Amino acid sequence: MSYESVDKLQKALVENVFHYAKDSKKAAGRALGTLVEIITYYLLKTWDFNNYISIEKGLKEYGNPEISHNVEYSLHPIIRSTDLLINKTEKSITASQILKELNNQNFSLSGLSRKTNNLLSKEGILRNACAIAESKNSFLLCSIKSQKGPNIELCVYEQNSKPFAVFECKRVGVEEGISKGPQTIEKAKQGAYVARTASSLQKIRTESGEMYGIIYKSDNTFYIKPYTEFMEEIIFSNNTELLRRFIMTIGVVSNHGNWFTSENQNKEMKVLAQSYDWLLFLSDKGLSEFIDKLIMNPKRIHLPIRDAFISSYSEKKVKNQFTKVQMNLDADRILLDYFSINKKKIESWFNVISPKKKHLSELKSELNELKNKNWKEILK
DNA sequence: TTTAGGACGGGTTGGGTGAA
DNA sequence: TTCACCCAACCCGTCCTAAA
Repeated sequence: MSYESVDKLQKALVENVFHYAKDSKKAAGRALGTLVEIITYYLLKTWDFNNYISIEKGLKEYGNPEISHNVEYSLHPIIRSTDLLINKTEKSITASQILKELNNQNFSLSGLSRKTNNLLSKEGILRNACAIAESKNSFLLCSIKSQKGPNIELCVYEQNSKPFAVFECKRVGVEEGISKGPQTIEKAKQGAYVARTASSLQKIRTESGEMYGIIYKSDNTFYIKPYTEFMEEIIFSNNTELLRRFIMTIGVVSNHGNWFTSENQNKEMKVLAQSYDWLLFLSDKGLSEFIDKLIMNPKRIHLPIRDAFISSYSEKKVKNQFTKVQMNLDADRILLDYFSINKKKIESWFNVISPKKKHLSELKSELNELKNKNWKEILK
């Protein structure tokens, strides 16, 4: 079974899952937003960016550090990393346990202040991008690498707090009985503002409407060049002056008919398309397929995903275990398998709105290019 | 009449603090 | 160490009003 639009799908969720909520449509809408975030996150994991991701960290504006904005996902250079083996018990895996074990292994923790997050709760809920400590210029995070019999293999990695890319996921739904959607673009403006204040590569328009990029060097001289070409030049260069404070911004939006048709982009979409470096569009087909195959009508092997979703969105839920941060451990493993087996198909769920004529595979290779820069040298 | 904008309810996570 | 609690920031959907 498939749904011809996300709007229909939302109605189905209202009837089947969110009937208990005071405002069931609203609750279903929020959940759809969460799913867009989860799909984006697990695509990034499947692209091998797991250890580069932080979630909801404050990003300072370029040249204006007194204002910062929490961004959904940011990708950071890794300063150092190590693997750890710990005993699997019934209890939770806490930050302090991991830090103690690191200390035993002479992993220097100087300058780092501890956090109190649990990597794994005793209920079996995993914390994605789990921060266990932080310093002035870095985050120390931990993830589960594998489970080997009685032991769990962890990976601990320190990220430089200056990211090289940021992701934001957004969604706007259609109001009942109205064909054009919400009468506000505040959300788009908020996203656009953050996208345009994060990076050293700033956007300016010419009189004739072309988009140019300007970037200042540390001696306050600058370059101005046509935007998209300039961005590519920066990404594929080894010029410290260009890369130092450059942050690629990526927006991910999902369709609700009102936002977008191929000929007629809505104002919100136009604002976002010219503000993010990349604007991706998660299609109705993609979102529907994810919900149909993994939540509404899952095969037996995918059942833990449905279970985690349903238990997170019911009247008597104890704790959410289906968000970008909190994820049921079994659901996490099955999602990773599903994404890795169906990688090609899932990538086809995303359309590239901007830059025009570019393909998702180029985003992936640009992110890889940035990931593999010699950041130690660039950021010193 | 249509569209833009303001306000707000009900959610989420992050992060800090202090008591148990 | 753990937990409850609070605030900040952000998100989604809805309703109302003012401007075009």
